[in-house]
Amino acid sequence: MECTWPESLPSSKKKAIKELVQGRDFVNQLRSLLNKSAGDNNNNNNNKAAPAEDLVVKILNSFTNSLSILNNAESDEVSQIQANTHVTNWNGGPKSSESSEETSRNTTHKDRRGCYKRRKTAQSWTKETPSLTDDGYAWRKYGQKVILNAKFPRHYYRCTHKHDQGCLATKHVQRIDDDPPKYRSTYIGQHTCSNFLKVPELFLNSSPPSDSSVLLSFDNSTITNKQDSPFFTSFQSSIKQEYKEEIPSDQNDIAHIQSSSSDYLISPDRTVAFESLGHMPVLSSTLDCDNGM
DNA sequence: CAGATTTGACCGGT
DNA sequence: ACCGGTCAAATCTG
Repeated sequence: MECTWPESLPSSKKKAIKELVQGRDFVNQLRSLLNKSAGDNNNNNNNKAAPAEDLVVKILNSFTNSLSILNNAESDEVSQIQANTHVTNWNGGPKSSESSEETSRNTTHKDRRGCYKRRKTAQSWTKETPSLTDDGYAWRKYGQKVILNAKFPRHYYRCTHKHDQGCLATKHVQRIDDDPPKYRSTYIGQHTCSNFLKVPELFLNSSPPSDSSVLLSFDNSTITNKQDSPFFTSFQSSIKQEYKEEIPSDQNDIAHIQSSSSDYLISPDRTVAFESLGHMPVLSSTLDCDNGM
């Protein structure tokens, strides 16, 4: 599938990047500021909270601005999102589509025709990790499919809050390599849910991850999260995710690789997904028994 | 018993 | 027609 980041927005893209670069600078300032305050930690740290918070606000604004720019550039996708808000309740019979009510089909299954829309223009980005990492969202598996020319089946997940909050984010995860375990997660759409069970201590604990084996790519252009994208460098310097989810059983090698991996989720529609990086191990068991199916 | 997962069938794009 | 994505009934699990 090629859900792609819109290619035809050179100017707005530049603006977005500019904003994001700015955000990175703010993060750097924040880091040095926090480091500084960490040095003399004996005293009360109430005073430092103010400038730090201010910077955080700036960062959020920068990201918000750039993200809205990106969103405007792809009105197509926005309308798609809005339209999709009630895709799921085909029960009531949205079933707008043309013509053929021919009921004759078969009654073994309820008439599902038109019951879902295939998302075509949603943003997507992929991430490759040596392990199954928790991205902080609550995912619910809704399908699994054997993919042509793929060694392992692909697993499909949607946001748990699809129904209660209309969150349209989905992702699929595919194991692409076995010996050095490698998983490719493709995120499609944006979280519109407020699934923030826990505010992570990311902001204050911002040492850059030592081992960034995560690969992020937006549609075709692959970005390592080290320096290629100012956007992710910003995240990298401000977010550190520490997973402690237990890996099911046999895959011990995964379990110890895991602690050093990090991943960053953005939710372009909202402000930033800083606050969403919580716990909630979601992907855990299903992928490890691929061959058993 | 409610929520999550499994799984076969259906649907839409190519 | 094929293939990937999604649905929803059946099943599992805590």
